[in-house]
Amino acid sequence: MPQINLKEQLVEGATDVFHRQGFNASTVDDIVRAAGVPKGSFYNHFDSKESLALEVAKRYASSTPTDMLAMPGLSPVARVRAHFEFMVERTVRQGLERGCILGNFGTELAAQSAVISRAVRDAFDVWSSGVAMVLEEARELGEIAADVDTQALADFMIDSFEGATARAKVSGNRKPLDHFLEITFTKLLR
Amino acid sequence: MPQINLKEQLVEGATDVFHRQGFNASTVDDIVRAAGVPKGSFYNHFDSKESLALEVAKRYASSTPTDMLAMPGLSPVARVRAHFEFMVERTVRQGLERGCILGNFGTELAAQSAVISRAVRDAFDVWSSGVAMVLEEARELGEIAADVDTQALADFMIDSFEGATARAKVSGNRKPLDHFLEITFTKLLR
Amino acid sequence: MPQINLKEQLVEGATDVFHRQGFNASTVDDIVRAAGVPKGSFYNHFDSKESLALEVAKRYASSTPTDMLAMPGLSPVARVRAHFEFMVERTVRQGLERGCILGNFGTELAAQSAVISRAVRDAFDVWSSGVAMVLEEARELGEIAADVDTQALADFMIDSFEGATARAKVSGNRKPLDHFLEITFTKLLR
Amino acid sequence: MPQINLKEQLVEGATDVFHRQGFNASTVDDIVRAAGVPKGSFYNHFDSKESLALEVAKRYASSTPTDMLAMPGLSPVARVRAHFEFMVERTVRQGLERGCILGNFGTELAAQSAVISRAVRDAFDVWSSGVAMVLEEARELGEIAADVDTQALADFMIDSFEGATARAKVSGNRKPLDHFLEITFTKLLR
DNA sequence: ACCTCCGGGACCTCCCGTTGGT
DNA sequence: ACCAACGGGAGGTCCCGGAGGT
Repeated sequence: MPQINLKEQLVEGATDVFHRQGFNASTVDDIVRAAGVPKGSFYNHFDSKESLALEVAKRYASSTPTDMLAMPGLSPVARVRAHFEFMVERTVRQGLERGCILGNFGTELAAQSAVISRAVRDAFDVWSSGVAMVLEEARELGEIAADVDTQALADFMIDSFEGATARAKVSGNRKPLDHFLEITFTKLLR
Repeated sequence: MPQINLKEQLVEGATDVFHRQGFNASTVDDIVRAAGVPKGSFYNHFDSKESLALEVAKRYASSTPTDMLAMPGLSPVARVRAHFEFMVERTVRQGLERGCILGNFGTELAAQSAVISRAVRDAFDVWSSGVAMVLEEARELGEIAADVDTQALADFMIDSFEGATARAKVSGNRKPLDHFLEITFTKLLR
Repeated sequence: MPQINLKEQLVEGATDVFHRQGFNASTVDDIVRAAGVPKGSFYNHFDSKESLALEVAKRYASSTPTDMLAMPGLSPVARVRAHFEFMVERTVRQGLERGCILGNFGTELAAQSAVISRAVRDAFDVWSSGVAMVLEEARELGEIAADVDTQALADFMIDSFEGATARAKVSGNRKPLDHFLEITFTKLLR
Repeated sequence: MPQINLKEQLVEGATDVFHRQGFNASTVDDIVRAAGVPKGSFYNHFDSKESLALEVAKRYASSTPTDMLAMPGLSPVARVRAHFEFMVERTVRQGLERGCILGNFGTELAAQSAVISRAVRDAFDVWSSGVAMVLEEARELGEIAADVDTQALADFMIDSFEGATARAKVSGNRKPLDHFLEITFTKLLR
């Protein structure tokens, strides 16, 4: 009698393995081993390693917690700050050496998989829009300067966060992430 | 008598192939084909694909042009700006979809190759020190606030630049890089 | 549906190939061709050429027929003689130029494979113990002198047999084996 | 200005490497490194790895010290005994794990190199003739029984010695060689 | 004679995806 | 849906020997 849900296990195992090793360095065997499912079951649920990675990317994207951005009782900038502080903590908690799956996939697979690149791009765009919307609020409330391009600023913040995550990954320490927070919220957003 | 320098051709071919496809997705065959050298010659010059990648990383790192940082007649901040403007142009010129070899290797190989990770980390540290030194000048001249941690700021700028490069890579357009420049030099450094 | 048992075919093919050519001179291609299995299937059954060789060595060892040593109705010395006579005939029948897999592996792989060396050593020790036990019986029955070290004698007989096998292999004739029998059972054991 | 004798160094280096690793497991690179000569020089002196191995085998054969067999003042059997005692000591001194080059080559290369097999066979035959001659003396002097086939006995002794050497090699201890001496000279030759 | 650089070819290993029975 | 066994094809590595200048 089979497990509750083979597909679910596969996605979870793959998330872990891809997160740690990247796409090309992870074999289907690594994944099924991590998921605890037999090799042969893999292709009942996914057409290919790539389509599993796509699923992983999509879930990871939708698991990005944006609720802080809507937290009541906080000013817009405070909400953005809370959001990124949470993101930093999550990144640290998951293990610096893992980085961000989306960033990792984007960098590794840009030339290799159009569908994954597209998913990554879309995920960043959605995330960015969410942040931009709050920054727009901040602009309207006068919390930040009236002339800022809020979409550009949101993109910049996300890119900086991803850059800091990648740097933390190679460096093995969280300083880049702390600097990101410090500089963004004390120098950039006043 | 053989080519002028098979080893040199190998490094150049590999730089191109790794830059475009990443480490794991590049086969030794891809590399020797790009380099125009016979497969059998590969291991007369490098112990492994990894050691060739290490050489590529080191050369790429030392090819980062830092002369703008010392350009006479410009204020420190103007020199930093000229430097990053050049880096952006170079990145665009080389092809957005390639990104930065150092950033790419760092992200892809952090868990896979200690030697390459180390080289990448060192390269970023050296680069960052160079930028920090100029920012320190700026601080002493009062061009930027007296209380800034110039090393942290240099790191942040580099991480943001790398993040923007990665985003430009997946997105296929240079906007992230332009935003990086705009925001960094009009909002962050006054 | 596949063959009855690919793994079994592999072991049999490998036994034959290793027996004839030795370990290093046998390629995985030689083996799969002899076994009639596709190359790609090899590593579904064995981790490496070495682990296949280990399996071959173990099976060869346990295929050494020791039933003569317990044959009822014969004196202990007669049983030992029957045993070695059988071993000689088997060696001749299998083809002098093949020698003994255990001896071959021991000589070729002593410096190269600890696991195989160990298996070979153990196989000889087990074999020797079996022979020694019967010699001990002979000693107790007064069939051989009371002061002989039966374990040492058993070892000597096996080493001489292996030496004769190796000599027969290079020489291409069975004389060494016949002399082994003649001298051992008419001069040594009276 | 070159070394005294590149060829000589090659033979010496090769002897050492082949003795330790066998023929197939030794690469030409291993050999030139051990010999301290550049790779390209190899083929100025030998047509192939095989022809170098042949030279090694021939020298090793002629280096077998047979002077004990003619030592004045000792009875024939005592001379044979002195000879084998010396051989045992030499084998131990050179390192049990190396075995005897002749025996090693014979076992490993019987199916692979006719010329080396031939050299090995001849070497054993010459050696055996030498021993047989002394045993013949012993027979004529009544030191051993009149009815022994001295050639067969000499062969047997050599095969036993080689078998013991091979066993000592896998087992890592000299016991087989000591038993060979003990049993041969106290039980077999009275 | 010497030696640096080279290269055709193959070796062991492994990977992704399939097959076919349950 | 599940899964054990399978296999076509390639991947990285390395080896023996040669080419051609000194």
